[in-house]
Amino acid sequence: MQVKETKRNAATSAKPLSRIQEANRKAILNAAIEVFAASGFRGATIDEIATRCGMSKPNLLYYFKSKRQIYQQVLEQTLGEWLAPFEDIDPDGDPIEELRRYITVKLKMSEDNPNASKLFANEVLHGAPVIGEFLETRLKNLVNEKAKVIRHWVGEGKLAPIDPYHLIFMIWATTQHYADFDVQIRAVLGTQAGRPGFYEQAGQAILSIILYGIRPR
Amino acid sequence: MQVKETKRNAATSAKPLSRIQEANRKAILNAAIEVFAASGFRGATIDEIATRCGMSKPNLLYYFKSKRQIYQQVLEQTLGEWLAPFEDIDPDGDPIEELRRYITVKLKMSEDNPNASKLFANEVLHGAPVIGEFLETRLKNLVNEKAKVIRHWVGEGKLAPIDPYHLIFMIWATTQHYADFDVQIRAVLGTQAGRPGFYEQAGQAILSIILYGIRPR
DNA sequence: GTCTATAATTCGATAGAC
DNA sequence: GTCTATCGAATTATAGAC
Repeated sequence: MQVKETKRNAATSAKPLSRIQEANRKAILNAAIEVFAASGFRGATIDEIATRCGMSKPNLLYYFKSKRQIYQQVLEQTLGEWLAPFEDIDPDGDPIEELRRYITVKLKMSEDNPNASKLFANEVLHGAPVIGEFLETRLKNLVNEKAKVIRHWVGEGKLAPIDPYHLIFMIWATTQHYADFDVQIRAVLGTQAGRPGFYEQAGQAILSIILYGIRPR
Repeated sequence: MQVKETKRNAATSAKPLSRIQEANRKAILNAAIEVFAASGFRGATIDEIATRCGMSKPNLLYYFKSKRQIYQQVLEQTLGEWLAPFEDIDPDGDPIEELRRYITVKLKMSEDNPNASKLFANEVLHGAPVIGEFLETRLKNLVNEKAKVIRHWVGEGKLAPIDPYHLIFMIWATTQHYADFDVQIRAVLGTQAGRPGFYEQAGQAILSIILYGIRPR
């Protein structure tokens, strides 16, 4: 059981939030990711985000002081979970199994949370104005680290001599394509694309080509 | 040598355009593809398109009656050339060589004309409001046709038993990724990504994985 | 055909009552 | 905390002079 919000302490930098405040913030961010994913930063309107969580525009702006602040918050929130499975690639694991698992998880993320993928695609497509610095620092370091792992695997003869960076890009491109271009895939395949098992089928096809393509030969 | 524009004939439905008109229209469309690719439909402004081809806003609207009309024109213009190499896949050619050529051409298109790729990515990402019908008709038919070709190749034992549709999506995703996400690639790879020969390197990596991955086994 | 000026609209953000 | 009302900036599109 929890008491009412404790009095604000001017000395603390992080102000505590009531449960209502927390709930409202979360509702806003959930609505925002949908709208930003569908329309991009410029195309999204505060009004639509507000309406989607049953709030008025000024009330929403009571919680976030600007449209850009909501956008940054949503991006930051998603960035961590988006990279987690990439970080999880284990240098000591079996190369083919590690990559199989990564591809599978990444494709599942496209299926379960296409909006997160679309959000990033939009941001990067428009020049990454907000996460540009993140890409040049943390992502760059992380990719270099994992590229080194793959190169090591190649050196051990456990993988064919492929370029680690282009392999990583291929995995990202292929898996995220199913989220970012879902409209096109649905248009081409019709109802088939929405059926249960579709993503399993896609996963098998992708794994079959890539894993066989990087097998030592 | 050419005389001045001939008098308009009210009976002809297609009105002839003077050379100046033609040149101006082309200049507008060239500027428009850059701006739409960089900012999307909503983010692009007529003012920026106009400025980029040394024109005033009202003057540009003398040639195209609305922002949407420019956008549709640019999309239509690019759609044909975009699909041409896909149509060129020859059912009677050698499967591996046909796909090698297609992947190579597609990657070169991403290198030479990234804006066309970004334009489509934006349009599809936002639900394909303009080219949606095209995707469901002409593109769908074309993909079905080529899928049949690939399936036939598989049946002949010239390719491993892979799903044709997912192979096509993988090729599209991977090659277009280098245009659509060029900012991310540049951020991760630094100056290396801009160097001459980078796309050749990418092409070799992609071809190495995919072509080996679909080889009969 | 090209310009200046401006109408009309949309949208982010704020003021201030409750 | 939430609302109504509204300001101000940006932007599409048009009117009308030249």
